[in-house]
Parts: sequence; C-alpha cells; structure tokens
Amino acid sequence: MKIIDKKTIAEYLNTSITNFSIEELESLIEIPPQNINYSYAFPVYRLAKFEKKAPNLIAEDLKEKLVLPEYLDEIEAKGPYLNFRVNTFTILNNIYELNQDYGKIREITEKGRFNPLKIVIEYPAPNTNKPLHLGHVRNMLLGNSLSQILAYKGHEVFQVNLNNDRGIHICKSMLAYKKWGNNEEPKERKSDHFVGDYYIKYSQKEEEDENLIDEAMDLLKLWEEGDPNTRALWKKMNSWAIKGFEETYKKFGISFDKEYFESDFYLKGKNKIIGGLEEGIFEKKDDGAIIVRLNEGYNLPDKVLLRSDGTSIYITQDIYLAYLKKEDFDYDESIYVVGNEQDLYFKQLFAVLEIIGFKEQKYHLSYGMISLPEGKMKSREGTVIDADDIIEQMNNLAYKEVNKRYPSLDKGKKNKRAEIIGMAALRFFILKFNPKSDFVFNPKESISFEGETGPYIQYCYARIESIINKSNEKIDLNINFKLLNHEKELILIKQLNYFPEIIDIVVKTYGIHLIPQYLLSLCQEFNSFYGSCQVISEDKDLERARLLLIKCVQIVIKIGLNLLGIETLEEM
RNA sequence: AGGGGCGUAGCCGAGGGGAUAAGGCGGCGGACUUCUAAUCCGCAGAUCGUAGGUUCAAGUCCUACCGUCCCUACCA
Repeated sequence: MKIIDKKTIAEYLNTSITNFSIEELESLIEIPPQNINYSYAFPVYRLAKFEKKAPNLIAEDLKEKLVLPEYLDEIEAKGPYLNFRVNTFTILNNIYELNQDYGKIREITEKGRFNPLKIVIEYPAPNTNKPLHLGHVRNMLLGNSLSQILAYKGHEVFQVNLNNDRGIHICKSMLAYKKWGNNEEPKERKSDHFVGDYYIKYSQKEEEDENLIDEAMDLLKLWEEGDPNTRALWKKMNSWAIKGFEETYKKFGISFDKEYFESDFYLKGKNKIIGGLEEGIFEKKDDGAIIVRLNEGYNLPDKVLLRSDGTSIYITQDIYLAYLKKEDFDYDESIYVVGNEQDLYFKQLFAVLEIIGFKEQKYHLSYGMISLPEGKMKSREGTVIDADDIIEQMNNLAYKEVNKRYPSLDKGKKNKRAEIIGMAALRFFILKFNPKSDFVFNPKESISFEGETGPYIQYCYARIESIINKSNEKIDLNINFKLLNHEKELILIKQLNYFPEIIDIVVKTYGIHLIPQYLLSLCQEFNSFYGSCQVISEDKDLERARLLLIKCVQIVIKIGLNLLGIETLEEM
C-alpha cells in the first residue's frame, strides 16, 4: 500500500532536480486537464532560468534522466510539461484493500504523524419562536457533513446546539398566543410550526397596532422578573418549538452531544467582562457601558460587551459559552457554523476571546445566504421555504419516480426508497455549491433528479451493483492490470487516485462542495465508460479486470456519499 | 459614507498562476431486441463586469472604476 499524491511526485522529482526543495516542487505540481490521461504534471518553465534552454527540451532531457519507479506506469514529456501516470495496480490495490478507509490512506500509512483532535462544532442555533427554514437546512447540512468528515478522519467530534430561547422575539409569539391562542394545543399541527404561526400572527397584528411592541416588552420584563405565569407559558411554548426541531433533526440524521440554552446562562457572562474591566483590558464609557477597543491591533470597530444598564448582550453570553464548551469537552478546536452576515461579529468575538487570554483554536464556518427568486426569505412575512416542507416535497417527487419505475413494489419499500432518494436530492443540491457563495433557490427549477444531483450519484452506484450481481466472476486483485487500457478506463483510474487528496483539501479548507463536485466527475466518467465499455463479456480476464475497476468506483462513491450523509441504494 | 464578499454562455455554476475555460439546466439532433435511458453520444452557445498593471504565463495576483449583496445595534 502506497499513497501517490503531489508530495510523492515532488519527492521523486527532488532526486533529479536540485534547484528546488520538495515543498517548492510540490506546489508546482499540478493536476492536468481532464482530457489528458496522466495523473500529475510538472511544468518545467521554472527550470528555464537555471537550464537556459527551451522548456520542451528541458522536459525531454528530464524525462531521459528520470528512472521510472514501480508506482508509475509512464512518464511523458509533452511540450513544456512532464506528465506522470500512476500505476493502475497501486491505485486499485489501495482502494480494494482499504475499502471504506481509503479516504484515510495518509493517516493509515503515516500513522505516527497523525494528531487526532477534539473538535466542537456548534450549529444550527435556532430561535425557539419559529420552525426551521431553508437557511437552517444549509447550516445543518454543512455542520453535520463537516462533523462526519472530521470524525471519518479520526478526530473526536462533538456536535452541540445553542437554543436562542429567550428575548423579545420569543415574547412576540408568546404574546400572540396569549391574546389569540385560546389556550389551544398543537395537536395535528407540528408543534414548532404551531409556535411559528403565532409569530406570524404577531407580525401581522403589529402592522395594525403599533403599541403591540410595548406589550411584548412588558412580557419580556415579566419574564426577566421570573413571573410564574409568564415563565410557565414560555416553558410550554419552548418545549413545543424544541420538540418540533427534534423531529426535523431526526429527519436529517442529526443528534447533538449537548444542547445549550441561552436562558440557562444569559446572566453568567458578566463576570468575565467585569473581570476584564478590573484588569484594565476593557473600558467603561461615561454612560456605564463596557466596551473593548479593537481598532488597534485588530483593525475592527469597537464593541460593546455589557449594556449601560449592566445587562448582557449576545457577545457576553458567547464569551461565557466559549469557556463552558471548553469545560464540557476540553476541545482543541471550536467551529461555529453561522451565516456570513455575522462575519464581522465573529472577528470581534474571536478578537475579544484572544484579548482575555482564551487562545483555543476557533473557526467561523461562514456560508452564504439562500434567497428566493422574489428576494430575501422573511419568517415574519411567512415567505420562507420551510425545512419540513422541502423534505416532504422531495420525498413526494421521489415517490412518484419510484412508483413510475417499479409500480408493483411493496408500498413500504417504495416509501423507504423514496425517502432515501429524496433526502439525497436535497442534501446534494445544497452541498454541491461552494459554502461561501450565496444562492438563489428556485423551487420550480431546483428540484430535479436528473443531471448534477444526488440521485444521479446513487444511480451510478446501483448500476455498478447490478453489473456485479449479474457477473459470475469473483472480484479480487488477481487480475491482469494491463488490460485496463481503454481511454475511459484510464480516466476513471486517474480520478479514483485523487479521492484521498480531495478529502485532505476539504479538511484543510472547509470546502465541502469539493466532495459533491468530485463525485459528479467520477460518476460522469463512470457513465461514459459504461456507454463504451461492456463489463460482462466473453473475455473473462477482461471482465474480471473491469469488475475490480467498477468495484473500486463503487467503494469511493459510497465513502463520498456517506460523508455527505447520503445513503446508497443497491437498486433504483 | 466606510469595511467585507461576489460578478465566468439564456439560466445555474466548477476552476489549487500554467496545456484547447469543466459540468449541469434549457435549446436542437441522435442512442433502450445489447451489463438499469434517474443514462449516454453529438451540435449550438463565453471578448471570464470594465480599464490598467505585475508575470515567461492571469478567470485566478495588484490598483481603479461599474454593478450587486452583506455588515457597520447597548438585536440575535
């Protein structure tokens, strides 16, 4: 077993090229365009300075000088490029031997150098006055998928949630329920939606009656004073909201190691701030508010940490929560999955934490907003894509498709299959975009099972399964690797080799979309191979070679999909 | 107004300074008596927002401008 990546090639080249270090060489090595059947390329331009020759001559000379190692099938000098093709046996052997661990080949082959970390991931931090919407869906899918990727890589991951369960927005839905709810219970209505209905009700009524906000403020005051009736109502409505959230989390396969509640500690952050004031790290303004100066050293706007009336604001609690999470999990790194509208806020939070000596590794996984063709989603106006609705729509559409293909299938099986396909479509659709970019969700056009979709990847997996089932040959490594020399096969093998590198880049850059993008390329290449190469054949040696190849494709698809939280299907 | 992000075909969108700028949707034309057509093959469609600059090489780096979104709360 041997990992072949840019670093391997760099180390190899370093034996002949002495003007550059291994690291420099590694950064120069690139992956050739799709239509070139070589795994890695080294452009020789940079050597021209030393060699004083035309690049194409340098490449040719270098090729002559290099001795082909056992893990390379071929080196080609083409124009100013030196191209390397990794040995087919090495790649397929790695995959077949490691199976579901293939993405961890580096950790496995370099055991002593891997340092597992304790990582806390906080998401999706909902407000308990309304149900989860499409923005939360993106948040949950990113948070959950990143958790799985890091855990796959051997880190100890703790998923935690912060419930924003107090404040004026909560009191708004409480007030509406008090005034117009007639003490009703959710019953058939999903309980978080039931709560959300009152939030919308409040917003509608507020337009007619501008004094309504004063009543909500009064309710907030009562809540803060601990008025028993208000607290009882709050408790009841919050439990409805949270119960509803839990049902939704379950659909996404999310479970938390710990749930935090803002109401438990919103009063507790003050000590840290007052301590900082006493140490002279923070300043008290004339009106009594405590602020931190961030312009020097951080080039950020100053930030209020405690109101002039001594009450805490969001950052007060977030500072406290950082310590609390450290106490609970003794983590090495803390990741916050929060939308990019809070980029500045997180820069400020991390700066303050650093100033007060809380030096643990922190990362804000920032993602772009989802909007609708009509514009921004607004819960208050009810113009949101609801998380539960979108799941149901996906399931229904998947059911129709399953039903069309397998009308005689047992209803329970149809449902189960539709659920897996529908969820794959949703997850893949959201995760295939670069997390950083905003995107417009067009409900009419976005829901599709054709083209670049989750079902497309699942279909590819099922097709392979079907071939394997039809063949009578055994799959093992005892094949003639030279038989895999069709253009489509070489492209597929080349792509398979990149997978562990892709996972490494995802972990380093948090670019989760690279996994869906990779899977799309792999499956497109497989389907193209499928169109021009028959696996089951009279030529049993060829059949066995191709079976191993497609088995390896299947293994990689499964790892990739599982990292995205998507299940595979053996038939569809 | 200041700060940050983004601008790639009709639409969506990948691009780790280097080879002819992926792929999907939509459009047009083909392929199921052959391993699952949720598929594949072919065609059409891009002065990569504009103008400069750095470099042997720029969609990618720098500057300015234009457009767009977000932030600039003692809200969360």
